[in-house]
Amino acid sequence: MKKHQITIVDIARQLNISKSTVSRVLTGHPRVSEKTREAVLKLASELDYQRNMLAINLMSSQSHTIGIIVPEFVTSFFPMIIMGAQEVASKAGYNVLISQSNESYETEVANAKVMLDNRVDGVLVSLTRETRNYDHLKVFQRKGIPIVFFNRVCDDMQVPKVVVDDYEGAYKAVEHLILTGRKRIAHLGGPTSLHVSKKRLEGYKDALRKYNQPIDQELILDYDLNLDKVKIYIKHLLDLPEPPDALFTINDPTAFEAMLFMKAKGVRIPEDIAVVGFSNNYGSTLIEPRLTTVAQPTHEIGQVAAQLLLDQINSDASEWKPIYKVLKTELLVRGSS
Amino acid sequence: MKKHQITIVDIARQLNISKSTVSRVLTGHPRVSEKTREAVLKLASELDYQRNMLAINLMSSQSHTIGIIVPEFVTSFFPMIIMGAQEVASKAGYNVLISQSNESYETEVANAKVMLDNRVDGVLVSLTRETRNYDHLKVFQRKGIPIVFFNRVCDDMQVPKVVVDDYEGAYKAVEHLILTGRKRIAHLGGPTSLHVSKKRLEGYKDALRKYNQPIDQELILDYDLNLDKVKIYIKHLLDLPEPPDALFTINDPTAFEAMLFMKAKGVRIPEDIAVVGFSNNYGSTLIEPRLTTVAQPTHEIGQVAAQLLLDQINSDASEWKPIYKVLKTELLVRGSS
DNA sequence: GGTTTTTGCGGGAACGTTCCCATAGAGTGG
DNA sequence: CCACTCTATGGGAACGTTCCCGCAAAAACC
Repeated sequence: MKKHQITIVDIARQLNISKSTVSRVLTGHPRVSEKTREAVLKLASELDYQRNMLAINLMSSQSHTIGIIVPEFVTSFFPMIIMGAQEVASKAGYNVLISQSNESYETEVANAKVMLDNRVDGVLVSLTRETRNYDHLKVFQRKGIPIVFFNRVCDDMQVPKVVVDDYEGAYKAVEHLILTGRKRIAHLGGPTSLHVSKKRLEGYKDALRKYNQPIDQELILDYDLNLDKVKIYIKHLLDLPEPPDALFTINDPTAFEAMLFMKAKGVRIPEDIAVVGFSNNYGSTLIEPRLTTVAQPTHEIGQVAAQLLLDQINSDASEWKPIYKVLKTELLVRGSS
Repeated sequence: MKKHQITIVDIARQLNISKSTVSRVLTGHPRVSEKTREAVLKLASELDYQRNMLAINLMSSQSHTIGIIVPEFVTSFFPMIIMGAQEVASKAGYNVLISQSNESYETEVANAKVMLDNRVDGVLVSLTRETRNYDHLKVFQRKGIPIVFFNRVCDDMQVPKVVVDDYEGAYKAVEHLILTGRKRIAHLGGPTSLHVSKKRLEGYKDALRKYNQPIDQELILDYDLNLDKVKIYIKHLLDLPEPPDALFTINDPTAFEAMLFMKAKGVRIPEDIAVVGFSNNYGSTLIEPRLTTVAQPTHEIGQVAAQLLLDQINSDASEWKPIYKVLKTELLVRGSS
């Protein structure tokens, strides 16, 4: 079923030398004569020798792989982060094992197990919207496998985390709406279990306070990020006796749904209602009007998270520090506000 | 740096039995007494034993991993395919090693090497737009590692391929434009090196022929899929003495760029010019007017490709057949036409 | 009750590397 | 020329499993 693959033993036998010597040549060990080095290299390339990472991994007790667990990767947000992480990881000789939890806690648990089975050298995690229990992730800590959270982080664990300044991003977004004359700014937020939801809500509230605008609980909704439900919430908001004149959503896809629904209803954007999203997803410049949004440095998030992980992998567990990296956001003002 | 992980030897020692017996219990071998089975299972769970796939992989000379090489994964197209493939693979106990070639031939070659090093059990490939030489992929064949192409396939290799009926999809798209009264239908196609580009161009031409419309070379352009260049081609088309009244593009992102540019120029869609894309990417319902497009069953492509790969992995090389799977497309008529 | 079959378990090779230790021969110094 | 160092190489354990083989004890058979 599988062809025999060339090994260093094959090379050693053909040259009548020991596999140790072949190994030395192939790993660049200095203590080997020029003559044998050349002979080995020549034969290796002739036979199309390919080192067997399965053996190297077992021998070194390292998989040379880092795992990434993300909630999804069809919207552009996580793929961009993954790209950044992959860049850093590849450069350091690590592979990346990507798995999607599909926003399901159970899948996340299963994915974590796969990562453990495969002895990943470290793992990058962004939680599902429904994860409340972290036992499956604490296992990594217990086993001495570095873990770094990004975007959707776990407050319960003392490990490095990479986030953007959600508070400030939300603050700037709402401030912008206030300064452009909006009086009733609604917020369609994410599940309160998520750290990002809380922070963005705080930023929203503080901006209102700062500018002496009332905080109207009626205008603050949170939902489970199931996009199908957006319509319901928007309809509710529009049907209020005093409907909002601005909407700040937890993320861009939510804003898209809201805009599509409102446009279908004949609500004019931004005249009747201004909309601001979060993350600058792919599509925010496609929709009309173009969506004002708080851009996240996705690529950088991935890079930084991967770097923090590699730093841990290459250092003693005793030196691990729960670094909390907060990256800047940027408000991109476009047509929707 | 790394904590000691529990092995079957640890368990064996503690229970005063041999590692063979522990192994038998853990792999579900029938020939083991109920008493010892329970004891082993109990201790294993107490010690939080996790099987070491690195060892299993080496032992079995299988990585239990399949590789996927895609040109990119920020637009939704490839992620959807990957999801489908991952589903099938996980169900069969395989991991998925994803790598992006970033449309770069050299990166594709490097990725292929990583896959070989890691002894993937099989590989799923969609070529870059610039791949002309296939030596790095023929290596897989030579080494007896199954390979399946999807979407952007390689005509040079006799291996299974999964594509959609690009010809028919294009035909239907253009037919639709003709039947809605368009007289001058332009085609902004992809690089002629790609199989899909050729097929879609054929479909375009045949539809015109079928309805006795002239094939005007002036209206047929091909480009390298670098989206920044779309403006240039569209400008060229609009500046023609007799500009087109319809545009059929190689894919949706191209259509998006074209629409944004034309809308900025004051060209009305679909009144002045109708637009039809290909693939039904994320965003096609966001842009206004909503884009008419030829939908591809992305999820299914991934599933089918992965299944074909698994079939090969689990059969003798002598039985491998270069199955050519052609999936159906569906024309989604929306506002842009 | 002796022979055969079945059951439960242990020993050890194997997977393909790396790495430590040993050793022969060449080179160096006084 | 002898003791020493250095260089190039070989031998073999180790990584954590699985799997084949063998063997003793228990079970089944006539």
